[in-house]
Amino acid sequence: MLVPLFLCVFLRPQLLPVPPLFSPPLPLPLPSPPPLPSLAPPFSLLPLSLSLSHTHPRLGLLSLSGSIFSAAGGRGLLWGAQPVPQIMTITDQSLDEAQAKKHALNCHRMKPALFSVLCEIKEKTGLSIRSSQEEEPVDPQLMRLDNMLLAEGVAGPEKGGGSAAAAAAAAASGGGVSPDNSIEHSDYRSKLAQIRHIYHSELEKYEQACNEFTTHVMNLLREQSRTRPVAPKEMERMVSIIHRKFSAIQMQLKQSTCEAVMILRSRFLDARRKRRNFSKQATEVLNEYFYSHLSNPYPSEEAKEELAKKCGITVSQVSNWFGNKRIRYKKNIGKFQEEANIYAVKTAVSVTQGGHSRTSSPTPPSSAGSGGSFNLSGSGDMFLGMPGLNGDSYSASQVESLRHSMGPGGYGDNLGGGQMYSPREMRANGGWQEAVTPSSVTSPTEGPGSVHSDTSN
DNA sequence: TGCGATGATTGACT
DNA sequence: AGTCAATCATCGCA
Repeated sequence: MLVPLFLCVFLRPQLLPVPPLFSPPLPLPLPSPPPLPSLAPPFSLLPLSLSLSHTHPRLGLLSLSGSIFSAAGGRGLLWGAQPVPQIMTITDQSLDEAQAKKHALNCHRMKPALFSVLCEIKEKTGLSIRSSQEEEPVDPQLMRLDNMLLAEGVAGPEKGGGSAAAAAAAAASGGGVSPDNSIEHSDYRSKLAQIRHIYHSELEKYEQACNEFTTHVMNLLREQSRTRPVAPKEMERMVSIIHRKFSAIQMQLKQSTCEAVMILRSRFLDARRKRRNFSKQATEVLNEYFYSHLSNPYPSEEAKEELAKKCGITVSQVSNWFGNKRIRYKKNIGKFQEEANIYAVKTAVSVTQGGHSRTSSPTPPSSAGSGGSFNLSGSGDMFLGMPGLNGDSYSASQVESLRHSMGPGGYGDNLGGGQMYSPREMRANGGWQEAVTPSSVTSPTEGPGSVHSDTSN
């Protein structure tokens, strides 16, 4: 009969009917609880009572134990079945009384008996505690966040203010030659560095708070182990619970940081936002190639590289340009006819001016897959690789007549005639021709003397 | 400010 | 992997 009474007293120390025997309250070997970072949203997860530790060290002690109850899922791990009641009503006096009662209990002659009983009970319930404790797998979302922060140069070792991100910035901008790129990237870097700084300082605060809180709880448990059996495993479990709580908070920080980086990225690095029209010269070069290879406007890899170099853009930008151009030309041939004429004349003139030394060249620069070098300053392959029926090159007068007789896309079909196409290009060429050469499309030399190299064979 | 032009992206296709 | 077609988002001009 005695034991239940003691148990009751033990579980609810504040109900202890024994009057205080010792006046000075037990000095607690606890450090003054640390101030917590002022991070409202994440810390809203923490038990409210935690904040009390700011103002009253000893109240803080109690409040922390209350926190542990909630951290342990309200199972009353430390004190039994019930958490400490609402602490807001605890006064200095009642606290002192409680401490005194506790001390009295510690010195009670029946304490060893009680302790052994508690040990027995614990022995019996130990299994259920153990079984309820499952190792949680690593949160995949946390892993994703960590990876992203690492990739963005926010987490991990300092790399010159996020050089990885700067590289990403350069890649995202397509390696263009925009003069303000470097300025914008430095702006991006500085903003990223800011985020990085905030992230690390907050993370540090969290970790510090976590460590201090853990120390606090460990001290509390050690203090309690004087009056009840506290197994090392229990302590470990408590620590892991605390760490889980704090890592949940950290995850929120990481999530917010990721969002901030994403916003920054989209603000600074989204290629669509940073779109700049190519220079007039670059567009001219591309158009020149396009219209001089109208029969097969599919530049080889080498040609693309050459074009990219000439235009000061990337190969993928060249590919984009040709992709867009093909589609838009096909969609509205009429609209591009004038443009085609202009470039045809340009090209033709440059051919005649450039002499005929290369007119006999059988390898058009654009003959994709042929490996031939691409020469833009020349006339493209349209004239170079296309002797007249009699084997002569085009004369200036022929060019002039070409200018007048040019149909939509017509000359290109002809001019590209002598090219050798790879199978893929054959397919592409077929598709392209089908689409861009309606019945009305004629070659510039259409008629009696027309050259239809594409199809004549 | 509206609108056409244009460079980039995306998903489907071969 | 390259291309097409649709679409997005920005640019540049009237």
